[in-house]
Order: sequence, then C-alpha cells, then structure tokens
Amino acid sequence: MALRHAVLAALLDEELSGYQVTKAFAAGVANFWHALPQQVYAELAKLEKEGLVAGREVVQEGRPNKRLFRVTGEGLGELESFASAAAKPAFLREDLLVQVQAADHLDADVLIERLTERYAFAEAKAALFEEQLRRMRGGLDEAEFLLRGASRVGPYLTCRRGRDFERANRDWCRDVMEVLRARRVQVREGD
Amino acid sequence: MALRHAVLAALLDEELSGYQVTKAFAAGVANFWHALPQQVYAELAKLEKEGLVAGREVVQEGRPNKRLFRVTGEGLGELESFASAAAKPAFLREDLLVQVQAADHLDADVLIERLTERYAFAEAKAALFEEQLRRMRGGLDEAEFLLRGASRVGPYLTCRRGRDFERANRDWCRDVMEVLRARRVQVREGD
DNA sequence: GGGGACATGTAACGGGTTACATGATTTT
DNA sequence: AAAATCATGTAACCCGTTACATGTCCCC
Repeated sequence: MALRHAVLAALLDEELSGYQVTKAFAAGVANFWHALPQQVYAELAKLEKEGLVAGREVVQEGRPNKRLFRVTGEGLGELESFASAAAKPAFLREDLLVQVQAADHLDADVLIERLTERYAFAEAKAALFEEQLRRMRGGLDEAEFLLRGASRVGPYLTCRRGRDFERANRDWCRDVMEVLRARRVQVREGD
Repeated sequence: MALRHAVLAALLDEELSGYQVTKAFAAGVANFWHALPQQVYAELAKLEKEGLVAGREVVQEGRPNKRLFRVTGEGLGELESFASAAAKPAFLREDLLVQVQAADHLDADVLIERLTERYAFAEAKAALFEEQLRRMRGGLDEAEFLLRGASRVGPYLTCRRGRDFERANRDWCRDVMEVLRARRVQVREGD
C-alpha cells in the first residue's frame, strides 16, 4: 500500500495535475516509484475522498481543463506515520535474472541479445537520471548542493539511487556478456 | 508471468521438492527471484498439469513423504521461448525510496532509523550472498571459475547481481544518512 | 514439553497490469 | 494528414500477499 504514499510524496513540493503526476511516474524516468496513469488517477480520487489531498479545478484555454492537487495537513500526517513504520525491503524481480539463471541450459546468442537490449536501456536511463541530477544541482558541485543547497534533497537522493541502480544493471549486463562470450570460445577450443 | 519460469530455472540443475524450491526462494537469500511457499506449490501443480515439469513421489522414513520435480523437454522449450522474447526491465519499488523522497518534509531522526534498519538488512544479505558465491567458486578465484569452472555459471552470475544490489543499497543508506545528519547540524548553526 | 525444521496446501483480498475509451490541440 | 501531447478515466484479469490449516519428527 505504498502507491498512495508515493503519490503524496510526488505532490509535496508542488501542486500537480493527475497528468503531471503520471508523467513524474512515467516508465522511463520514475526515480522513486513506478505507476501507470490509471493507478495514479484512481489513487488521487481515493486520496481526495479521504481528505489527504485537495484538488482544485483550473480552467484552461486551448487545452482540456485540469485539476491541480496539493497535500493537506492530514496527508502529511499520513506520510509521517508511513515513515514511522518499518519499510519493507524490495527484491530484485527481473525477467533477465531468471534468463541468466538458466544460462547454462540456453543458447548464449539469444541471451546476449537480451543482455544487449537491457544494457542499452540501462545506459539510456542512467543518462536521463544523470541529466536530471545535473539540473537539480544547478551550478553547485554535489557535496555543496547536498550540504548547503536551498532546494529539496529528497528527490535528488532518490534520483541518485535510480542512476546507480541502472549503472549497476549496465555493468552487470556487460560482465555477463563477457563471461558468456569467453565460455563460448572455451567450448570451441575444447572440441 | 515469470514466476513459472523462475521455478523452471530453479529446477534445471537438480531435482527438488516443493519445499526445497521454497527454500531456494526464501525471502532472505533469493538470488534471482522471490516467491512465497504458497505460490511455489501452486505453480508446481500448474506446471505439472501442463507437462512442463514431472514429479515423482519419494517415500521417506522419519519425515513426511515428498514429491521431487524435474524439468521436462517441454519445460526447457518453454524456458527457451521465454528467453527469446524481450525481457521487461524492472523498476525500483522500495518503501524507503518513497520515504526519502519526502525527506525534506519529514523528521530526520525517524528517517535515520529507517535507513539504519535497511543498512543492516542490506549488509546482512550481501554477506549471505558473498558466502554463497564463495562456496560456488570453491577454491578457484572468480575469473578462473567463470572462464573454466565446470559448474554452472548462471546461478553464480545472478547471485553476484544480488550481492551488488544489496551493497548498493547499503552504500546509499550510508550516504543518505550522512547528508541528513550534516544538514541537521547545518540547520542548528543557522539558528 | 516446546520450538523449529520438514512437507504441503486452501481461501480471501488487494494491488498491478492489460485492454479499452474519449476527445481536443499542437507538432511534424 | 498523421502522430504526439494534454487530460482523464472504466473494466477485467492475473499475480502477489496475508491469513489460515494440518501433521510428523528431531533437537534442546
């Protein structure tokens, strides 16, 4: 039941529409949680009914009207009690890990295709995160920003975790490919 | 729908009972997937009905009888076609990330408690993985084992990913705590 | 005698994913 | 003219989690 808290956390620093929240949670750039648009809209409706967020209609010209949401005092309380309870650690749950687990029984070429794809994805996502971090830092170097920066450090720290996660995925893909290629050569020499 | 493939992958190298598979998937040490006992038993039943695994009754003395499962030719085919399709990349989905995202609006002490807990958990899990890796390597150093080792490298490579994931979690917790503490001091100086 | 391993499930619930739906406006 | 962006949902399904259930044997 952490989606509700993720949505609340996303709304802490600025008033956003459901659409903007879904963009923050978009598959490619989600830095601290992931959710589909349908989930976000449903969760916002629930949160509003419970008084944890408040929405206001904004009439627009040239594009559809929208509803902007902000976190209420009760909403912040909900987040506080969420942070007071022990967080459940997450597990790695990647299709690719299952495939590599079976590596010794599968065709190496097929696996290398999968690893190449994942490598590219991880590289691209890490670059996106890196770009976001650069923008958040502004002109400051990281230590300076984290210690004395005026802006919020929470989003920066979660984004950094996202970047490092994808870097680790990238490096792992690279290493696994190296091993598979080396062993394939090994097998040929053994013939 | 990757649980079925995770179960198949777990059975590739040895015949196992449902209970042994659940142990392989146990929360603390799951190196490439995570599943609860109920899921494993249900999945094994389905896989057997579909002919992807074959079970045989083993009568035991002094403890309950058990059923050992092995992957059939069809089961291996299923895994092959699974590996042929593009794997969906996973997302980080950690309660703690949500909590840190909201760090600037929450009590630092409470967050540091959460981070300390997660740090200890990550450290312990990384150590477990490291121990497993050491056992798999036997006497060989890693490069030697991966290149010329006779045993299966798939499980080793996924376990290494698990270890590095938890190390990254640990280091991130450490860094975040450092930032929160430094900024707390900063705030006091600003008074 | 109690707790932990061994061994295998059923049932209910809730959250996440997939598919579908609508409609205006801006960009290519 | 087609595709992408803005903007918001409904409905069905599957999977994962939580809670509950049962019984033996071994070790402290």
